[in-house]
Amino acid sequence: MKMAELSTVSAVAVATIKFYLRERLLPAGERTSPNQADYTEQHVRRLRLIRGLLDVGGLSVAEAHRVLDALDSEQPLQQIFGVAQAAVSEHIDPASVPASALARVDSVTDGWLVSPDNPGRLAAAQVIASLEAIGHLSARGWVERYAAAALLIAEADLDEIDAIPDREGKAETVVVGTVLGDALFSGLRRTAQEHVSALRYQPGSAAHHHPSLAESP
Amino acid sequence: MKMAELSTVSAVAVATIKFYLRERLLPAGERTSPNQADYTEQHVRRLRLIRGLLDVGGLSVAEAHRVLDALDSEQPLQQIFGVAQAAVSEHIDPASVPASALARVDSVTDGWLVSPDNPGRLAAAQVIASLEAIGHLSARGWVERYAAAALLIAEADLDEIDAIPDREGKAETVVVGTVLGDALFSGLRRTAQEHVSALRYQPGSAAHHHPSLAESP
DNA sequence: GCTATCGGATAGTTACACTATCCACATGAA
DNA sequence: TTCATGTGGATAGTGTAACTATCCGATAGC
Repeated sequence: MKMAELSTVSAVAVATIKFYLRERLLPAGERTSPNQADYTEQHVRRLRLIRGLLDVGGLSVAEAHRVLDALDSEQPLQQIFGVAQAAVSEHIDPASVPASALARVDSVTDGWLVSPDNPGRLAAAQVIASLEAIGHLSARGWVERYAAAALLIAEADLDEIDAIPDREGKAETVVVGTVLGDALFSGLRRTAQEHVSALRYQPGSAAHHHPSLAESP
Repeated sequence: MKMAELSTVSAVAVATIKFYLRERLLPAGERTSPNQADYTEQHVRRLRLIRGLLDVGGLSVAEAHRVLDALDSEQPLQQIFGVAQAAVSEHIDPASVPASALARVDSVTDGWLVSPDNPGRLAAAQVIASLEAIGHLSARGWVERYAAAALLIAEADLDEIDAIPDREGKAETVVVGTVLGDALFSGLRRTAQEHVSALRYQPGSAAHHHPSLAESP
């Protein structure tokens, strides 16, 4: 297929596809003449993956590039995990994170097999530090319950990866799960917040959501 | 205190503070003369909150403005919850979300008291749609386990809010918890992923993390 | 032959979050 | 009392990121 078709089938503007080619997010098509190229179904798939990483996962083009490079390489799964994690985490200067916040994270994840420079550990500590600065660091087990839920999610993620037979599928699941999993959980969390909040503050409400019926707010 | 002191004590540049004043994120100081003003400890607190929302929570200035406006108003808690949720969710055109993805979200959250236009519901459906397009939508209960964990987190969030006595404190907890909670969970999730992954693929590893000891990667 | 489309290169646009400069006036130590 | 330093407010400039538009000479297919 030529670029015009790739553009219509993927709903991405031609100029944008050219931009992705330039940035090496999308591999070049097979040249059929000095100024013609042929694109395949693989390009359509890759384009969808790119849009997922950028639009839904919120990655920058540079981060998506790193993640896709790892995916294309023959690296072991653990390495790909690391790259995907680094991509979704902003780079935090370890020196900028107060030791007290790191200590809090470490106490909450006591017994976990985690290297000290895990990007999530630093990110969590930065949040703790910010909560502390604003005076909203809970002493009632809020953070501990977050850690317990994070453990459940990590088990689900690893089970999902284990269930995939081929290495390439595993690798893509690692990337997609890591990047889009955050967004999925955030959405479900907000949904659950409304539910729990309705249960507690409007008990006995008949506002049950029935998706099969047309409703208005 | 004057602006120079506000700047040093909060580690925010004077020009940036002026920018926040201009954008009405930070209330003006009390004028003591035509071109002098006095700032208080409240301004320091607010500045820390702003930096938390922008840097750690990843809000834009416009979103932070909306959230802070809600916080300053006398709105009921439920409304503030809604504003905070809308701020962390990108605005999704409901028409752009495939019905099949929405149906999947609704089936996973079956029995939950949620209005159809909950921003989290749309956001979750968008992720599902993206997973579907890439061909990575799990049929093995991955999404269901995310929903179960989200419910646990929502319970923790509401317990936390319930534990705060005053209305103003509750409101700030709602905002801070909603915005920074996502970031905290993401960080802990990545930490848990490394832990579970190490448990499964390097069983018996002696690489236990002991935060009290100096370690190198 | 002729016109639409192609790839590739280059330059322009938009949005955002600051950041810098100017100005007339105020403050406070020398 | 002087005067360097600091002030609020207005305005304009900067840097980055992600596109988007235009131009070009070269096919493609009728």
